[in-house]
Amino acid sequence: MDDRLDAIFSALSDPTRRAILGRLAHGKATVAELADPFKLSQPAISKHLKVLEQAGLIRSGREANSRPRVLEPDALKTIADWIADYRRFWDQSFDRLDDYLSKVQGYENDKSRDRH
Amino acid sequence: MDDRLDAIFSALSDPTRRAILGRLAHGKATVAELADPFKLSQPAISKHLKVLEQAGLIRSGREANSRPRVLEPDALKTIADWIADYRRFWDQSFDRLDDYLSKVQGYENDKSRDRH
DNA sequence: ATCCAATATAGCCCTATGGTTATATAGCTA
DNA sequence: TAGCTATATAACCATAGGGCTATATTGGAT
Repeated sequence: MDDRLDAIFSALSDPTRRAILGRLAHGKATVAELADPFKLSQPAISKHLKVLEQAGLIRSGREANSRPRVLEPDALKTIADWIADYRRFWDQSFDRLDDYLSKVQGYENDKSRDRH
Repeated sequence: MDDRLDAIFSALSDPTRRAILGRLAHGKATVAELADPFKLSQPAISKHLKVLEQAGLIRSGREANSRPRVLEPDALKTIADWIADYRRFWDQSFDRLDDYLSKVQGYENDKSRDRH
C-alpha cells in the first residue's frame, strides 16, 4: 500500500499531470485533446498519461482510432483518506462536526468514520 | 501556488517522509528520535527533513542542543483542499451530505463550502 | 579551553524523471 | 492494399533525487 501512495503522490507532484486530471474532471478526452493546452511534444504527454495510469489515477478506453482517458477516482480517494488522518491538525471544527453527525439519522456513531 | 503543490506532493511521495509525518502527528521530536525507526544514515534523515520543511510540512524549533521538529498543518490543508475539488467523483453521499448541512443551524447555505 | 553530543553540510555515486526526435503500431478510409 | 490519423515506443540527454561517508558547526558539560 505504501507503493500505491508513493505512485499516487509522485504522479500528482507534476503540474502538467495535475492539469490533465483537471481536464479529465470535465469528462473523457483523447490524447490529442489532453495535449492541446501544452507546449510539450506528443510523446511527452503520452509519458505523463502512462504515469497517471500506472498510479491508477486514470484509465484508457478504446474508441475507433483513439484511446480516450477517463478519471479513476479511487486513487484520489486513497490519498484523501490518508490525509484525513491529519485533518484534526488544521480543522478546529472537525471534532464538533463529527460529534454532530454521529447524532444524526443516517450516520453511524463512529468517530473514526472520516479518519481512517 | 503550483510550485507549492509540486513541493508538497513530491515530499509526500516518499514513504520515509510520510512515516516521519506520522511520528510527528504524535508530537514534536528530535532528529535522533525521528531517525531511530529507520536503517538510514543520519544525514539521509536530515535531507528528508529539509525536504519536508521546504515543502512547509514541518517546522524546526530550537531547544538547547537539539532542533526538534513539529508538524505544520497548513501544507496538508493545502492539498486536502486541492483534492476536495474531486470529491464528488468518488463520494456519492457528498451532495446529499452537503444539502443536509446547508439546512442545519450553524452551516451556511453554500454548496461550494467543501469544494473550493 | 576542551570535549562530547546533536545536527547540518559537502562531495560523491547511481538511478529515476522529464524532455526531445525518430520510428513503430493500429485502425479508418479510399 | 495504400495511405492517413492517432497514439505508443525506443533511444538518447540533462537534471533531480536519495543514499553514503567524511567533515563542519553549534551548544552544553567538565
